[in-house]
Amino acid sequence: MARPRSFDEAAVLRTARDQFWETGYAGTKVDDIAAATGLGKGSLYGAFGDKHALFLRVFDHYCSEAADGTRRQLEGPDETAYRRLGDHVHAIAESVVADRARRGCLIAKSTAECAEHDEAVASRSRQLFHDLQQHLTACIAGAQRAGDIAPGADPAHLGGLVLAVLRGLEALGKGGLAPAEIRAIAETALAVLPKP
Amino acid sequence: MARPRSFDEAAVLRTARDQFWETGYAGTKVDDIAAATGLGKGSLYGAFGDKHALFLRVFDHYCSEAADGTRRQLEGPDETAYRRLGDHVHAIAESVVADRARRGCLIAKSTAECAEHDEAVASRSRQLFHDLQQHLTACIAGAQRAGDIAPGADPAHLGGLVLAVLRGLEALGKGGLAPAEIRAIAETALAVLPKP
DNA sequence: CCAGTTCTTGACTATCTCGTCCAGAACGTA
DNA sequence: TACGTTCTGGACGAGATAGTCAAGAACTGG
Repeated sequence: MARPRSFDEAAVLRTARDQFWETGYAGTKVDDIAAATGLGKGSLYGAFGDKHALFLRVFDHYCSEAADGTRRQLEGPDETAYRRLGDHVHAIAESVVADRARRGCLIAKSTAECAEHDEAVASRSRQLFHDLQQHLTACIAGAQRAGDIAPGADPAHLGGLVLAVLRGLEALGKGGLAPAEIRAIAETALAVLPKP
Repeated sequence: MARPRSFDEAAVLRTARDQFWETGYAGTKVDDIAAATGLGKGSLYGAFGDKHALFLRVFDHYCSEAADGTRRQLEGPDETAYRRLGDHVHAIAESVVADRARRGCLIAKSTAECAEHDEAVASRSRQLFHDLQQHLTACIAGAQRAGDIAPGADPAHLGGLVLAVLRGLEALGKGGLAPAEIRAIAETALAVLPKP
């Protein structure tokens, strides 16, 4: 038998995620991650490969969590679909407002920095946005069946619109828009969805 | 008298802008900018100060241009305000679609990377977003006076919503959403604005 | 308790990167 | 033309940075 690992892989990935989140991909040094996790660089390289592989591992996991969380918030019976949609939009707005350190969203930061040159990042974020739109669309379709949103509108288009608004809130929050404005935009977005 | 400059300051700033745009702040090396502009580092440092000062100069100018361009597209008589708003939204959508290299927007990239730690970047982007919302709000108010948008709605809220959608389109374009979806979202956003 | 395997630590290398500095060049003026 | 001033080009130094490596540690099956 071999010597067992002395660290918790998930915890190390969380710490690495926080580092990349705070300083971006190019701005993060492997030594910083080593110091933050307490691991030697040998262990880090042995367990995760190089900096890029580690980043991809972190990014992929974060995307999966984001998609799962959204799915859980949005899925359910048609009767409460409209309420779930509203809750979700409000939750995003509140998380943007609550982020006083303006850390923003790792996905937004990573795609902005890396998607152009890193196909792995680009395709993962493409997949994520597709999943998010699917979940929103399904929820909106449920709200339409329940009679809370006009049945004539294309739910996929409305889902795309809501997704754009949510990503926009994130961007504006990073840019420092006041909490009241963030909340007002979320309210307005919900208010303009066509009613039956 | 002293030796005159042998370079065009505006051209150098454009080249530096393209470098920061392509590789981000942390990812851009001063030597890259020197090579791209053909200047020696001595000239670069002498004319613009250090890397950070140069970046701020570039970023500030880009923000000013963005605000001016938006203002020019949106200002005008009430009678054509609604059309100008639609044209502007379509123009942004088309620019996102046309950006096949997925270079995205320098503002989005810079705020995502730097706003958290760099107060100068944060306050400049805050100012820009404020200006953009003002221009959108003024245009929407004009469309309301002309009877093209429901007069009851708060134009500032609608302006904020449109701004969020536009920023969201930019983010989703970076993430690789298909052109048809980008265009559909822009159409949907215009369609849900309340009519009289 | 020994052997074989994998893990850990941190020193080490090779390269990069920011910013400085200086010798010479290009001006206008006296 | 000689001079003072500013600009140019690139060599240089100090420190950072990604990734490697070797010596020893921890573990278990036999």
